[in-house]
Amino acid sequence: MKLSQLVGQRIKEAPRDAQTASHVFMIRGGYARPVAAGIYSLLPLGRRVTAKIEAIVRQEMNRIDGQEILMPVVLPAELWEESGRAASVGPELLRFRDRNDKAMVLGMTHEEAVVHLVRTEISSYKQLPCMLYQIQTKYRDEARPRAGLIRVREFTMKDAYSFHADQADLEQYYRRAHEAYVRTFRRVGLAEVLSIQSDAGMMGGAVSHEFMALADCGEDTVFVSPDGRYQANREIAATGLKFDKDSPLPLEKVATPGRQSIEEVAAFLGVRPEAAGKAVFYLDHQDELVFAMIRGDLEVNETKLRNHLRSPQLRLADEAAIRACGAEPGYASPLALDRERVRIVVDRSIAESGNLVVGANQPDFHLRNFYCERDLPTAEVADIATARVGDPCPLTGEPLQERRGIEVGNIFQLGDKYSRPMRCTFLDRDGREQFPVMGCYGIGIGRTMASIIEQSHDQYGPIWPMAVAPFQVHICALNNRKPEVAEAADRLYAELSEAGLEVVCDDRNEKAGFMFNDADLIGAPLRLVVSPKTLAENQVEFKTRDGSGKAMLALAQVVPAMVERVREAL
RNA sequence: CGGGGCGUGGCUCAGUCUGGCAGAGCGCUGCGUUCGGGACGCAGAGGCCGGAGGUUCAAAUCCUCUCGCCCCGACCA
Repeated sequence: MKLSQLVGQRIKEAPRDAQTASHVFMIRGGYARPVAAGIYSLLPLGRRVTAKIEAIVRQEMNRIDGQEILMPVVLPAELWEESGRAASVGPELLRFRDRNDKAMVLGMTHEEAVVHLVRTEISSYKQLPCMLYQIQTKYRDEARPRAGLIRVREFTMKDAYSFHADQADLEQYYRRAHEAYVRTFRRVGLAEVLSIQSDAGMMGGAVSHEFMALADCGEDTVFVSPDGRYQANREIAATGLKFDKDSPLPLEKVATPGRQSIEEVAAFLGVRPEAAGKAVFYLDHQDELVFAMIRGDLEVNETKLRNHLRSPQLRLADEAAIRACGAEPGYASPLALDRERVRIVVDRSIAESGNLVVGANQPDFHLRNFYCERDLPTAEVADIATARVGDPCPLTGEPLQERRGIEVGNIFQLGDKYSRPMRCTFLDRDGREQFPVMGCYGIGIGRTMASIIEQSHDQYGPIWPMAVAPFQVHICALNNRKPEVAEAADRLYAELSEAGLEVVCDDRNEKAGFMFNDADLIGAPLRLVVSPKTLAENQVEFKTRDGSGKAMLALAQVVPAMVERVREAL
């Protein structure tokens, strides 16, 4: 490619709204241009990078026996009615009607579409397992797109779906998929990707992992132990907190006039917040009242609680709902509740602590020495606590650290969450009708590109890994007006291209600094400078983008040297 | 969806308070000088000041309503 002909201006000043490194450089370098909030066009540079990422993803999917397909972006809403997600997914699913007034949606993920496909194509256990994948546009009507290509409304995603005769087969395949993901992210040059256990969210299913590219601008918070053995999303991170349990003391009612909050009550009674129990009331998706209790210094983790209750939605209960079960807002006690009307879940911190201060179910009074085992033996016990930085790691006991990450991929064991309601079946060896067990596996292509920049850049621009660089070699022809320079650069360009390398040649008549800055923004790993000075010695200057190497090369050595460099790096 | 901010040439912004010729830098075109980390001179092109109403002799500027975009939060395979 001659740089003079490349569409996509490099620009000196980034738009004001570009905050993160990847956003700034994708705009400044001419990789992508905004069309609307969270909707971008990719320019040739950006497309070259994503095409390389896609090629790697494709190879790795094929390697685990994936078969590439392509499903439509526009889908009939009735498929989503069948699966039940039309009701459970919110406004991020873009719904509209076609000219015949038929309800349609824009696919934000393709479980329904693939099950619809498979239920007519797969009918026997002999056809299982199978995995289908596509690299396709998705649309999610995000409430708040941000950070350039990291959080967008329209995006390209590799999504894969596997079908198995039983759970054991899924689990075995899931491990292969996990390995393929690790290889994929390593190959595209993401140095720091964690695979962490995560909450399955709207996808449903039991086991899932998120692949997090560590980056300070990431929107997800990850807890890791110092040795890296424990890694979990904040939504589900556990802690190894130990609790004290003295021998039980008799319950005692004490006056706490006007004190409602944990801090006020603890201060008034001269104890630490850890010695108190905190009560929180929720209403689940069916408006059933839930009483959650946790040690005073901890916070309820609603994701954990939601999963424990198997309720897709939770919201804080209002005062009327709280009174309905006989509790006194602000002074609620786990004792004397109407157990017919409220479900009680206590955190481990309550069950395993003793002699706590709790509400007395009466204004201006609390109880001392609440002892869960004695006073509330029938309570459900669960881990519903939000992990905090510095809490002991559940595996190692060392203090947990907090990192920020970009979710570049995820994998889920779905089970029959889609195959069952959509009546996708096969006949097993005994001629019995069965629902295939499914897994699904996603990788955000644009997000991966952005994450690579976040992890690999300097103040001047991206430092692309060879595997995904838009060009491998960048030639700067300094003082290009001199015929000997233009000729030498042209010849190098032709020879390197002929040797199979991807080369961009800056053939413009620009100042050196101007050309170098553009080269930094394009970020090709290898750079050659041709100038009257170097040609006088029959040489060109060679330099790597990452600063690791610099040398003068004789003209005759350039092609073999570059071929060798590229081969080594791939 | 709540809170905050911003819409003036392709990009960054000034001008808005206090109404009176639409401006600067970068980028773009031409000519000349320069030529190893974003050079300089001269001459140009490019704008319904987000949109619609209103007030006024006169509106980028004041008023009303809208639309778009960004940031924080809520939400989020």
